[in-house]
Amino acid sequence: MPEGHTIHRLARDHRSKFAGREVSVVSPQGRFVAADRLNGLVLDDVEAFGKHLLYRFAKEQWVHVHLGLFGTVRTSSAPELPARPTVRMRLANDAWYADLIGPTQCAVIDRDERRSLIARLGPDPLHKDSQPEDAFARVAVSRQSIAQLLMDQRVVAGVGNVYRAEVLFRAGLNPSLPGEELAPETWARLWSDLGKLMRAGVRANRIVTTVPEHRTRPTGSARADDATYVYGRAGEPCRVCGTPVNAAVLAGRRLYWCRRCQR
DNA sequence: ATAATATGGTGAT
DNA sequence: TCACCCTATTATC
Repeated sequence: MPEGHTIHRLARDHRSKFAGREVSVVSPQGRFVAADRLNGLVLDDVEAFGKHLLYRFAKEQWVHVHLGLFGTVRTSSAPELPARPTVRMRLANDAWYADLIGPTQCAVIDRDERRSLIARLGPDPLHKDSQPEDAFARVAVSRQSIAQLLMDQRVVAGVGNVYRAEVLFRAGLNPSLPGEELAPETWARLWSDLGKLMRAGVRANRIVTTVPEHRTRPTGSARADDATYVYGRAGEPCRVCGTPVNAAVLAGRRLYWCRRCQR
């Protein structure tokens, strides 16, 4: 389930398990035709940019992977078990194998394609050297809502529907606030909170945005998942003020917020 | 068995 | 704003 933290975590894991040695590359599903010409090459490195994952092979060839909404990667230790028929790409060495299932994108790209891919993305809160001002430059001149801007990968790379809802809740911001009305300090706070939340997401390999004092639910509660404030909680009482959580579809995605905490 | 849903994105209208 | 692509899981009949 992929927002940027998933991809960065995957890059880190696969770098340590696969990079620097030969790797076998196959496509049980058959749809990743280029598997044949990569099979047996050394995998040099694995990188993440926003929600994009890049496996670098010899001769400046990269496998560009985007998981989309449904894509998953399953990494397991050897010995290999038979792949299910939907496995687009399997990477394997003596110790590990990884199955890529259901990605929207899995294709070999060259240096120029890699460069333009990265160029079209906004700064990524998970990259040390990224520039939040580049994102704010776009936000500050936009009449679109902050909720839409946060999901726009040209503005910020790696934020998805969960982090968007949660970071806006934590900031007490109304999702419909136009970007042009956002103060620079407010953006700075959003950016730093995103970095903090997403780094925690990489560490835990899941999204947790709540602080401990908001995690306890009444005993006997139907749901034990305390990891979010508003995401996926339409109609439930806000964990801070008790007001029922709102939900509405915005640009094709469901947005959740508390109308009292986020004025 | 079938439907509904999901943490994403593109391209046409 | 919609149609569409990708797949697994859970809920409902």
